[in-house]
Amino acid sequence: MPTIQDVAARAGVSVATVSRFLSGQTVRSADAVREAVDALGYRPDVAAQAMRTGRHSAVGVIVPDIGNPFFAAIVKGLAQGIPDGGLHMLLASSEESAQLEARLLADLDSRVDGYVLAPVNEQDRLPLELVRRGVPVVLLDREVDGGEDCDVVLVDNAGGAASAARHLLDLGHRRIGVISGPANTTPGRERREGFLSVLAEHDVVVEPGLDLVGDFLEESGRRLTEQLLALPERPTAIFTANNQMTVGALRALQAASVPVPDEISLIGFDDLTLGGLLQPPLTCVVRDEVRQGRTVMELLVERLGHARLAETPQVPPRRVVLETTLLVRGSTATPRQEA
Amino acid sequence: MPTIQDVAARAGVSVATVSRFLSGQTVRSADAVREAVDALGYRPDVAAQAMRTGRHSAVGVIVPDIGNPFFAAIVKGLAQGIPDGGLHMLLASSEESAQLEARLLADLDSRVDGYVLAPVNEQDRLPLELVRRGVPVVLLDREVDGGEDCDVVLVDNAGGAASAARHLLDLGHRRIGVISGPANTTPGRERREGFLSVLAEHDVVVEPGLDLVGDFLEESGRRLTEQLLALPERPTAIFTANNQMTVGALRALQAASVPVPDEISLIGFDDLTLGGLLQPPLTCVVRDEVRQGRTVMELLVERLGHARLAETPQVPPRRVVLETTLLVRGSTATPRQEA
DNA sequence: ACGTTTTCTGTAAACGATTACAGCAAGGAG
DNA sequence: CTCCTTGCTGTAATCGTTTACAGAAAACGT
Repeated sequence: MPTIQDVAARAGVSVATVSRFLSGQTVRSADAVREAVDALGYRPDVAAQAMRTGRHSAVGVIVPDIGNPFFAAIVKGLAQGIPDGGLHMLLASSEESAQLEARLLADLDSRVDGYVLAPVNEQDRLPLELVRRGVPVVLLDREVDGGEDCDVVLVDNAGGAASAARHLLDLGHRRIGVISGPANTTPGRERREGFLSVLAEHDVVVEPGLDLVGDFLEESGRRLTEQLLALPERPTAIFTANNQMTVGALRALQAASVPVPDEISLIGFDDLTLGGLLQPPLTCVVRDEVRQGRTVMELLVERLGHARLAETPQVPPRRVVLETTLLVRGSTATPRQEA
Repeated sequence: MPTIQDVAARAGVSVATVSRFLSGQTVRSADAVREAVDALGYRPDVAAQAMRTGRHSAVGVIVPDIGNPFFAAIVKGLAQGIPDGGLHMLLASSEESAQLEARLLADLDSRVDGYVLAPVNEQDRLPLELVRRGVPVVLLDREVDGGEDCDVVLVDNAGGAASAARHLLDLGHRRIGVISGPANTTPGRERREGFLSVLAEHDVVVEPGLDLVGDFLEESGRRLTEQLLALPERPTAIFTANNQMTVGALRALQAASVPVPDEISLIGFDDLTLGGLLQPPLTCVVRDEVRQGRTVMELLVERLGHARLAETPQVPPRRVVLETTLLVRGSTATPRQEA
């Protein structure tokens, strides 16, 4: 690996000149330096640069589960949002563990210029600590308590859930099961509230047995759906608040041989990889995950640019809420007429 | 951020002692140093370490498409394979472009200790250049020409495809469409060959119009399936060589209202995220993607350990082939009796 | 008590870049 | 022709570690 010394020697100038040339300053011997750089195939040593300047041209990305196709799509978007060259992504998976998240953050601390975080829960204080230290952070899909100072890119959880509720009401459903996520996560809370508030507006009561809280994982979707099916009076429709719980619900319904949508309608928040190929195709509230990831990275890159100029505090925190769309396919229908 | 200097000052020793303590050597003033480290919350600066030692405690991961759930599962496995702490993953997506791949490799060059690569094609020379320079590399799911010197973790492509072929033959199919991947990729080539060789053994001929080569993307699966459906004499079964082309095939079959498996049986290599929830559930050749990822990372970590001791050449290259399993679900059946 | 070996310590030199500083050349104004 | 300004340049300090080297302290045998 040639160093800047080698380039300087070959070009017959000092290292300072080479460095300046590379950072875009005008230099008398530009041609000679360019030639030397090309001939030697010189590339600056990132570690040395980082040590001297404190900037690493890398960002840390911590998602709760990289194996989840939803986050895979998000990460794809993040990658797209990275400008031309030189900026890199350090990816880690917190496996929904606050402890692991804390360790990962500590490990990444001296290697990145900023973070993309999907915090484990809203009580998570770590993101705010970072922000207070002046580290650029953009939250992904989840907010944290008191996190007004922090950039965040959400989707319209309440609005999307509300549109799902309206859709079911329009079809004539009045007895609806709700499987939401943890109340201390943004999507868990907002989707439940958005859904229930629309029902309340239309004087539809959701009794406790129909208002269930899961953990966003497939297994809980399955279990809670079974619970709904075991009720003396089953709901005519079910709303599941995320993709994995929707899968669980599908499994439970299939296992119990409940015809969808004839017997029970199902509507989910977020699409499944093959949602349109299912029989029936899944009706759901969708969003553009790749775009969401791209937006997150764009915000972060912008903030990194400012941090470079030491004007972090000046940039006001931004809260981007992306739209959702109700995608009506085949898993919802008018409720069966009971005797 | 406290430096090693601060720790040394507080503990009343020299920086050398602190450094030695941290690297596990016995030190007279261990207690004092430990106290200072804890009290100050000292963490070594990775950039400085990297610059001094040349080791970055990071590996580069380049996959063709991180948005593909298959690679997401692989990456999950990679993350699991990382030992306790300090080693990180720089993730990048080559988008199946050799050019981008080259650029990414160049960018990552001075930041990582080793690579996990899923090369764009088998003619790709970059991985071997790295190996020749003594850089630890483990190939993922795809080999490269002349890459005998390189660790690689594959699945039994030929064997898996062969089991699919036998399954179709057992059911009585004789007119079978094959949609394989690019001949210059390992999975593309091996799966086609494995499949066809079994047919050949049983004297089943696959005429040119039934032996199609796609590009592993959904769209090509769709288009080639349409092509098969347009034949004067349609096949009674179709084999698709990867997950995305299977999705394309499903779409085409559904669009043409071809009942599966009654009219045409479908079998794919690799499962789909919801393969079991489809109607009919998909019959396919499956593997454990997470395990494959984990294995890759374990090989790499091992090689990194040896590189540290400057004995890279001594470690012979390893070629791990993971098993596949034929998962018979509902998308294959005996061919319809023709008049 | 003394020499010898062993173990630990501190000093200082790297690693490869950026940049403050001071110096020098070129160009313009008088 | 001199002086001042402008624009580049090179020297050297610096970032935070690790580690070769040499020297001091401890441990040991006699």
